[in-house]
Amino acid sequence: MPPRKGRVKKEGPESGEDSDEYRKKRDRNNLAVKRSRVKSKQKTQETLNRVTMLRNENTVLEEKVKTLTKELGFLKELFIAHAANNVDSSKFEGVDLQRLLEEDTSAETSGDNK
Amino acid sequence: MPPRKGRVKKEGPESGEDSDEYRKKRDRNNLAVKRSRVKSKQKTQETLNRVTMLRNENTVLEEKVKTLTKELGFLKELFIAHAANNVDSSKFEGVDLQRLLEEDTSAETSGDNK
DNA sequence: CTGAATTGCGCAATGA
DNA sequence: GTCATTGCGCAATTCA
Repeated sequence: MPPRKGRVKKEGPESGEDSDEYRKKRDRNNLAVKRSRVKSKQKTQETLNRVTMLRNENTVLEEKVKTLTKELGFLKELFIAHAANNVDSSKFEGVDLQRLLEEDTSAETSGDNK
Repeated sequence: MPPRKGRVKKEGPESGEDSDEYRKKRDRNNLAVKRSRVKSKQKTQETLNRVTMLRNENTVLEEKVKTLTKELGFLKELFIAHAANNVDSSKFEGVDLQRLLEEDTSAETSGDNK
């Protein structure tokens, strides 16, 4: 029953002191509430800051990847060019390279390491 | 110093209405408040999700950088090794490389573009 | 000027 | 028993 009238008040001396400790209790709680709310807002703000930070880091990393990929591509081209001139020669580490060279100019998709 | 000691009662013939339109106005406002709070919470939740997403993207990117850097280092070593065997030969693009090769095995620190 | 949206605040129920 | 958290309504203020 979502939309209904708020009905939660009233009544007299139920489980409470008349107004001696009651007031004190209320005041204490009000303070607690205030504290709690301040804390809550701080947390929210921090989260927002976190988002900003992360977005920045992210941008930096993306640029890094871009640069590295570019360089890698460049070197690979050189390798290939060289290989074309010395197809027969095995002066290099060998054929395995050919594999690697064609593999990934844009970085692996999988994240397997080791 | 805005609030002294939360004290904002008040009374009197201010904005007229006794309790006819008053109640209606209150109810409307209460609904508005509810709406507003729901929206607020959604926004908060979204922000939290955003943090999670960004952290993931970030991790992926970091791994990518790591992998690429590693590969790049590998290729560069090969280059150097090869160069050692053919110091005199200029079959490659040339000396400019030497520069690049020593430059960055960990990606540029600066983020200047164009 | 009008009505909705937001915000600070206190109350009471409930959670630790 | 105490403090913390949360839903809720009131009233003031800000937005549209």
